[in-house]
Amino acid sequence: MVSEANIFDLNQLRRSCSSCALGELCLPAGIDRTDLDRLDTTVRDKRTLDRGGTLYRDGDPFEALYVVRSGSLKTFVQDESGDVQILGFHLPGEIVGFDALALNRHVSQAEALERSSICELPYGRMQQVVSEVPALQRQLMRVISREVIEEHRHLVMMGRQQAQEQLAIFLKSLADRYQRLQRDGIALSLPMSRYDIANYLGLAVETVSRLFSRLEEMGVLEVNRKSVRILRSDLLASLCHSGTTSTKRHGAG
Amino acid sequence: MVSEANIFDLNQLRRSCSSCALGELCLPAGIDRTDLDRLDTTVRDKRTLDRGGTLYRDGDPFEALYVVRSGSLKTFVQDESGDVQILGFHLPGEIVGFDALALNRHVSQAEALERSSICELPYGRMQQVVSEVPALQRQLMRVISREVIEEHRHLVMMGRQQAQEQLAIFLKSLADRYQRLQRDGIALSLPMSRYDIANYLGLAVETVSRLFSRLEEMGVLEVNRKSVRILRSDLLASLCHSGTTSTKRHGAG
DNA sequence: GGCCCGAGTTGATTTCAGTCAATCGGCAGG
DNA sequence: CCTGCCGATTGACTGAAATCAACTCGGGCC
Repeated sequence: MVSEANIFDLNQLRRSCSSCALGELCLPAGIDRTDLDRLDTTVRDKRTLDRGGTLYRDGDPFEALYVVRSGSLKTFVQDESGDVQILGFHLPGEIVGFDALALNRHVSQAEALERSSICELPYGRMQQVVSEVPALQRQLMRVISREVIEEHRHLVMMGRQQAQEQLAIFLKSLADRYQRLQRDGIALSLPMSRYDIANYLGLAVETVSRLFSRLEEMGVLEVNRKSVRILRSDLLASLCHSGTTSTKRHGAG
Repeated sequence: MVSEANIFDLNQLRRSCSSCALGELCLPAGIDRTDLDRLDTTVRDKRTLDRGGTLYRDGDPFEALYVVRSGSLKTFVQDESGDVQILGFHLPGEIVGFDALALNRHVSQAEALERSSICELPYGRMQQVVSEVPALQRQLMRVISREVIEEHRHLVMMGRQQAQEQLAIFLKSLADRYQRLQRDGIALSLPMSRYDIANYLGLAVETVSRLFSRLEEMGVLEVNRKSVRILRSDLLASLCHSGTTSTKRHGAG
């Protein structure tokens, strides 16, 4: 079913943003027709990435921003001793590569979690068009802002002391994101491994695995390897705020 | 000593970016003289905030970006049940408020950790100048990108499983940031409470307190309430990578 | 100066998640 | 089809950090 959907997406590939299925979920949101044509002149098709394929890596010179068209990516940093921290999972319509704006080279790595197609926005060209189309400038800022807010969500998730809350929040927010994509918000496919989820949340793999089992026992989920069905959305939501408040509720320092 | 420095900073307050002591550490970095004058027309002085004073809160309409001129801020989100997650501590030259670009209202709160002065950049005016000065546009993007990278650092910190590593990284990165400000990178003053530090790192206050004591016993630090002196910078650095690698080293999902 | 309150520290105990280890099971390649 | 390998699960045990509790200290306020 998943791969069928992907093939379908691939068949839908068009050159232009105006005819892209993502439409308002992507950069074009709020841009009118004529400006959209201008935007189209900056978009260049990028090769399709296989599972595990790298879009850019740490140290690469900054050439472009990238939009996930279909499939999904993970971004992560890796320190000198090889330790990885996953920064985010990126679904269709989301833009990656903002980390490179500061120093003109990437300081993180982006890798496909499954076969994915990517639109490339070469930044030189992009900058010019952005300076000519104020609406696009605003939209680009909005998109970066969304990225910042998404990272806030990630921080809130990691800050929880109950691992179960963390996973619940993770699943809830993933469901929400799938729903925005007009996909199902109940039957989720998790393109990332348990290791990825564990790393993303700052937990051990075993803990994640046990939590999936526990949530299944509780009747919240039906877990089948990479596909998860949310049976009790209400319960899941309540698990996002279960723990007792402690160091969290605190006023001015 | 701290308050003396603050009074000194306040005395240095000037209207224009061109004469501001922060100079290249702030938005003007890389902007030439004439463009700087244009930038000056957008900057409006903001009231000085007392310790605990709020710059903006969740839900406030987006009016401006804010630059810390002196002092320091914390930004945080607070969910419906009152749980707080601190997102960042902000030192002079840093810009806050990007979270509001997406939805035209703030989705976090900013509060002064000590008496602080703030420059206000009304966004309407700002946008116009940015569209006329490409260099400023690029610089603004660079600054947001720095914000994104800083959040990556925060995530990496939180992802560590050893609390001691987390605190070591926190202190190290704070020392680095103070050093960029041409202040001392050895004698740190921590304007935030232990509760703030604990929350920022996702730990309990008691753990943070114990870790400070431990680091002092180890001869790494000399701790005196809000002032910390780094005695063994080398040891501190080594503590940032101590733990054994486990779930962290992992390839494609 | 003295009082009061909240931040901070320290100690005792508990608990939850990490670690180590064994096993399962699905997929890929032969 | 069989086999090998890696991701995933499960179990037993351990340990680090959370929790609960007592107490100190320092700063602000009268």
